[in-house]
Amino acid sequence: MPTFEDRLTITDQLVSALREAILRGKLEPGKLYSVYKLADEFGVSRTPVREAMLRLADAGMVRFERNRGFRVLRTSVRELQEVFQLRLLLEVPAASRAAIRANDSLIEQLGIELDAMAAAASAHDEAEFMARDRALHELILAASDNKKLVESVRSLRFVTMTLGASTVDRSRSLTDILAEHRPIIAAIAAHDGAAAAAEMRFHIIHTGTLLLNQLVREGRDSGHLDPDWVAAFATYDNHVN
Amino acid sequence: MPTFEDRLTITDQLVSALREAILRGKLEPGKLYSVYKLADEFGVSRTPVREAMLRLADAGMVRFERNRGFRVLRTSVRELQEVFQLRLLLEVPAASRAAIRANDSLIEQLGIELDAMAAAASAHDEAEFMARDRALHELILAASDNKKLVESVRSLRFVTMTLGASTVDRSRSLTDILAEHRPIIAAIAAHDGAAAAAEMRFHIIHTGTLLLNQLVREGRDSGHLDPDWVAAFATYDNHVN
DNA sequence: CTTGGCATAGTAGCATGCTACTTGTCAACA
DNA sequence: TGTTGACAAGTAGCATGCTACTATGCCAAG
Repeated sequence: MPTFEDRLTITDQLVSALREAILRGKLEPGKLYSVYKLADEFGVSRTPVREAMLRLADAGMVRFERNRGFRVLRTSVRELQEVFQLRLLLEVPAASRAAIRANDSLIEQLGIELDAMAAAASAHDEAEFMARDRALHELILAASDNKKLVESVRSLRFVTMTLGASTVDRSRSLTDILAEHRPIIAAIAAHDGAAAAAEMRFHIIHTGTLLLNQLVREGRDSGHLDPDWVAAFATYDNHVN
Repeated sequence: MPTFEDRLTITDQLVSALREAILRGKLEPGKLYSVYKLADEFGVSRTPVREAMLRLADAGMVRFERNRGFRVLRTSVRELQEVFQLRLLLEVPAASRAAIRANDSLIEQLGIELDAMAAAASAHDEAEFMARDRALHELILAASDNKKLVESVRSLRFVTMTLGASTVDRSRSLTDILAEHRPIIAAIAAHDGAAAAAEMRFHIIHTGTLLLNQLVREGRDSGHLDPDWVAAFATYDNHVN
């Protein structure tokens, strides 16, 4: 019997906990924190806290400053723009491929996730809704049978999640977002690759536009925003629609 | 005067050194190593070695095994296939965009890199050649003005580099590879996005096919190879050509 | 010759010690 | 008042100590 090779280390648990803390705003962007204090707070030694923060630093969520502490990084307009450009490049083809490869099992699972999203929307459970949203997108990505693709988008999403759930409420209702997902699922179920790509494209562009506009309104360095960010790779992937 | 915030930590230096050691085959895939011994070898303490290896573990190059050591991971056929699929999704549109955005400065730099590649090919300096190859691809990617795009492909490339320079020699000559790059650069210089995309697509597919076939010939788990890997997202991006 | 148990060596993971460095305070001084 | 400079507090980075665990080799029992 193979002993539990997969039992989580303290470091692993802290990665999740600290990332969650950042996403929930418990650790404020721009502020200096120290490994010492966090270790105290979590009741563990400094080592696992430091190792966890190093991984988050690798992911770009945080930056160590020698002999001063570490700073939670604020998501810039520029960065968000880059994330959505990459998501377009990855998720649109993935939607197309999901439509082509879709079997009954996938279609059923997509339906279940969609129902769960609807339920969460009705209950105004924003956290649950966003979790289901993520799950739905990952299901579509996973259909491509490319683990690195799934992992890439997952890490990209952490960046936008830093902006917080607050964003959603103000720009559009959960029901609106839900409605935007339906045609994607429908196209996949109909094995219509082109339609699935087009709908996914519309969805990501719409979401990105709303988030970017909000960040600019909030006065974040709008100087770096390319108003035409979405057209960046358009001459390439416009051919799809 | 701002004090050197950017002076490299021992950990940073070790990340480069250890990655290089893996790429050069100094650390053999599948074999168990220990932080203790490596720390001794490098004349530093265990901590920076461990932190560096954790970063490489994050990148998927090694895996820690509790109380046993860490293992350098062998690149699987499956993994390589995933890498080339992602590179197609990212680098083909990037080539197109580079062609559209290309200014005289970029075109000149591309020419310089191409000349450097030619010189390295003539001198049969394989290491230099591959370094220039990387630089050329990154130049094209950087033209998109998306740092995360550059970083994504860079990390994907580390995976294929594990296979070693040995691969190149057997499958095709440096001159052949060089020849494949010329039309890409030409298309970019001509501001022909569609052609640049098509040439980049051909180049990546060709390289990927050769590498995958070689791995299969070497007897690595060919069971997981989808002979049609390149067609995976074809229904999507075929529209480009 | 095979099997089983036990000692031994070696390891990751975690805790803690140490050092050079940065920053803020506050008193001495111009 | 404004400036300087010694001093104290706090930190990341690195070194080292400690523990529970795994693999392995050896030897005795069968």
